[in-house]
Amino acid sequence: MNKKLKLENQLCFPIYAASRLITQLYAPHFKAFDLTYPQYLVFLVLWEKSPRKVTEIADLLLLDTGTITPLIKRMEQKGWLTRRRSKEDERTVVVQLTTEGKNMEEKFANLPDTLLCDVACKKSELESLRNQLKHLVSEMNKTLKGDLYE
Amino acid sequence: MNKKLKLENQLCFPIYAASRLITQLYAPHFKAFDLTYPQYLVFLVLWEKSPRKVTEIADLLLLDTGTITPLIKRMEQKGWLTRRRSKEDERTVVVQLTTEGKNMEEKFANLPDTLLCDVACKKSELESLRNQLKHLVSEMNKTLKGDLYE
DNA sequence: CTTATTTATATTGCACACAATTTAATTGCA
DNA sequence: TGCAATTAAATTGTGTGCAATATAAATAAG
Repeated sequence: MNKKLKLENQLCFPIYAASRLITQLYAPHFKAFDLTYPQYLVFLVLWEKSPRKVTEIADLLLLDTGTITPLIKRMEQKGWLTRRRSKEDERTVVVQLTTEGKNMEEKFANLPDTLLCDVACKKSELESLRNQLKHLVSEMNKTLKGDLYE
Repeated sequence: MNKKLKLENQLCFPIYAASRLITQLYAPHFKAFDLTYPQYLVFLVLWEKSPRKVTEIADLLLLDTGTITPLIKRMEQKGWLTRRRSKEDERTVVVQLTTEGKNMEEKFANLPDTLLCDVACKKSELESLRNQLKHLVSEMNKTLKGDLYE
């Protein structure tokens, strides 16, 4: 048995597991609103700036249109945002928060703190973790985008 | 705009993004075998030990039966493993690698190294990252399992 | 000014991922 | 022993996630 192929020694698995567990930790806080974690991410970028083009959202979240298009449509159905074709460029779709969508922000204002209390980790450790992961994400993203031109 | 709700300041997002990017980095190596990343994880735990019960695999990978049951059935269809009810306990299903399944291991022996070369990160940094993430996963898992008894 | 290329989004199909429920087997306990 | 509670898988339904393809609008090239 190859040592490097043991689950224990993989970097990929803790990342994969952490990602899913985070979603599960968020879930109970979202349930009452019928909100999902990826939809919450869309809210995060729209609370920062609205309106935004679909491509902008997809680029920020590193998501495919096959994921983002139906996801945003579901959020539209719930009355959180509107979608309309741009007048200047009929190809682009502009996404804008409704008042209800904007009002959702306050309900999640202290969610990050609430969740952090659940995990027994030092704040400084989590911050360092975040920065290392950001670097890793940026490297992987470069590799993947780079493949397009090879 | 709440600072803590900015995408930039989230820990959850780099983890979520890293997880998906890793899957995308693996994909081209799996394509020729019609293998997926979650199926590869099942292989990892079965290469370590086979046979194993379905619950054992689910526990190691922190996956639900709703995910693992159809996933393992697909791997069975490809001839990589067999599924059979246990004689001692008719409730449990025992999963065992076939010869073909065992032979798959050698094809991925140097995959971890190959992928690490793609990301410009120090090895020691990645190792520290892995350990921090393992701790985080363990904490989150405790929190989630703990919820069951509250 | 036309046609080829590029860009933005949508669609299709398949594989997760998980909550909730169901079914069947085993265990625990009165 | 007899039956309630527990356990192991499977099933159902919804929402991603992404490759591959399609469509339509804008831009570039000749």
